[in-house]
Amino acid sequence: MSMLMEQDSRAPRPTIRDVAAAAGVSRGTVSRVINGGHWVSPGARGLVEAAIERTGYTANHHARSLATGRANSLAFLVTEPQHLLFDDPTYALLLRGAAEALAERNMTLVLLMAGTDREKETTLEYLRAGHVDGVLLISSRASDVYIGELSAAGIPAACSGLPAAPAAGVPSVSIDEDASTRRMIRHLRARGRHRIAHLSGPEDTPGGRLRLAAYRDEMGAEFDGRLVESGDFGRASGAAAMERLLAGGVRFDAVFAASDAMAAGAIATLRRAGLGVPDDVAVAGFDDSGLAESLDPPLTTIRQPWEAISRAMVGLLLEAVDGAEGRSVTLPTTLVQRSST
Amino acid sequence: MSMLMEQDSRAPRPTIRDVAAAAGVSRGTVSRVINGGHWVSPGARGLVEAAIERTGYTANHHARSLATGRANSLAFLVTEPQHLLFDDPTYALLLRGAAEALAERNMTLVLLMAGTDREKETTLEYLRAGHVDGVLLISSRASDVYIGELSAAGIPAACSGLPAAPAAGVPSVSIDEDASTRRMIRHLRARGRHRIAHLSGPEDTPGGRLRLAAYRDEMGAEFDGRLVESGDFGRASGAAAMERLLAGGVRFDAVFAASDAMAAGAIATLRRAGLGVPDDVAVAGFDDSGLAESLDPPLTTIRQPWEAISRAMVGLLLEAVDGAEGRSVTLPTTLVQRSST
DNA sequence: CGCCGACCTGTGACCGGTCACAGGCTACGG
DNA sequence: CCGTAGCCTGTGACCGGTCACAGGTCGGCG
Repeated sequence: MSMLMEQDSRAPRPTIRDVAAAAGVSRGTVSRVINGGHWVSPGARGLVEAAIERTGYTANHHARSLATGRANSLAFLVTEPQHLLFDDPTYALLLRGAAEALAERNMTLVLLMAGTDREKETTLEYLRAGHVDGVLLISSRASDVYIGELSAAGIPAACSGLPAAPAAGVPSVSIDEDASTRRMIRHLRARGRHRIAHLSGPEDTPGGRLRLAAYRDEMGAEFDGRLVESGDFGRASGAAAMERLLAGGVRFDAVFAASDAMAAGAIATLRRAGLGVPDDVAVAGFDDSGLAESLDPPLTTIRQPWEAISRAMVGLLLEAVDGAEGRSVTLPTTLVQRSST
Repeated sequence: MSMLMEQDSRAPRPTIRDVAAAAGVSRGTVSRVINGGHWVSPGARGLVEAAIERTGYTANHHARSLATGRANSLAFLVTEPQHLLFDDPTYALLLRGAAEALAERNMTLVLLMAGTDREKETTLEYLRAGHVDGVLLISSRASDVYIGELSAAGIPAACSGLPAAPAAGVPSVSIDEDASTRRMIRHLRARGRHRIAHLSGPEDTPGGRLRLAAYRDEMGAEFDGRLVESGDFGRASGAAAMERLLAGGVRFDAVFAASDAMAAGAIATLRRAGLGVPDDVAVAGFDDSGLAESLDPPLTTIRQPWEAISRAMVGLLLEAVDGAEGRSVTLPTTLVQRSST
């Protein structure tokens, strides 16, 4: 950690010219060593490396960015309304994964929040100014408008979840919604449940749309439209949906919620109604968002590979920044069984 | 939003020289207009402003930073272990406040996570490289080590909560722990509770130390050491602390937890033990972290002014960056009564 | 032996701003 | 009438890198 530096903390930082002088070579050679060291003789390389060590040189990001035209940073753009950000530890997980993936590449993450319309304008202004190389679009709901604006401005973007109107050439990372949903339904059946209700997410999100479609299809003859209520992925909406379900009076012995937060709300409502989980009603969620584990009872859910998702987003986005065609990736999930089913 | 730009999205961005040419003045004048417009004639200023509008000019951050030596960004450094970040919506709130405060100043937030030791080294390396103007230290627990390293490296920092060993000259923002705690105890008394237990936070955090001290003092003759159990602010630790309390067999009719998450764990344990909240035991939390509202029953708690805290941190840090002496600020809290007490 | 290509190195220009400095102009006071 | 102070403007140098290009050396091949 504390290796000897020749200058104290107040002295100006050494530049590439200082290193060149110390090593007895030219700036060009130092630059080459720093950037991979190709086409530089072993002797010179050794000299330069020693000089770097000795002077405590670190590159100046701004100078480099100015010269290369690369910002060496990506934006993490959150467009959800505020309350979902609190409900949902998901963002923290994505954020962490992305920050790590970038740190490994010596790039930085710039966090942007654009909930309101005014913020949206400021944000677009900022992005159009070229301060970052690309944008990680986090919310799949509002992202469509950004996708358009960004591609018009020529700024690469990557999104999580397939956008409602899949834009050509925009890289995206999604999970296998269909297989995940079917696996959960089958799991519930294997536990002896056949009257399975569904608390769905918003129609304008992939998680809402695709999970509902897969549920309906997998249920087949058992499907009963009266057992579907929709919400907004938030806890309160899950509680409300469950109330409607109970008020409907149609018998059910299991609930598959499109998010853990909705499942949490549903459990609270069930408990208030005097129904036991899982004895009377089995409850399953989706996300495995940290919330799942701490619920009472701990929630059976589909684990999303958050870390892998954010890493894939970063990877695809950087490919796009380098001019590659935008690919789309689908990642597998796992079913985590706890005691709510 | 979509005002006419003269160049399409692929053309190189206009520079200050383009603007100067378009306005028929020199670069210097354009620069002066951009930076406040002092000492420039109204005529020239109008010309420049029109030219900026017309060309769609936006300044290049990197070039500016290179010339001024200012990064125009702050780091948001999270040093907590991962699981607390999920338990605790607090970080999201602080993050948002800080991001907004910076956006207003046309600065950016760089997010850094340094949970592990390896990450810590990388992070310090990054900070020492001068990539940001200052550091917002988020965790008050582990921040002490960073405070030392940063001040040694001459990098301004601001912390939330008084550090365990208050470093001279480091700006900090804290809430009035003492008054907040006393107000909550008095609230519980006003509800007729006098056997008030306390689930405290870690000794090495201000929230742990100061709330316990204020609790003890305010309880006065009613204080009973057997009614204090400590945790780590996390939900699980609250549940465990409550179990120890119940096992202790000492009667109590209220619990003041040092965090909402711990209160949530405590409520779960109480419920499992067949005790009603608030009928048998009133439960109060601390933070008003979004979790509080959604608990069953909704939690009475102390609301921390997260937005104000993060804004104050940004403000103080920027003062310090400008060379001012580090001030400390204490912010007031409010008691939010819900149905758990 | 001359030429060519592979490898290595140094140099100057440039990225897009800021800033210090040198004037130029005007108005005012002595 | 000139000196000077206050305003306004333009110019050149500089921030710290990268990159294209121009050599230089050396071995191999025709």
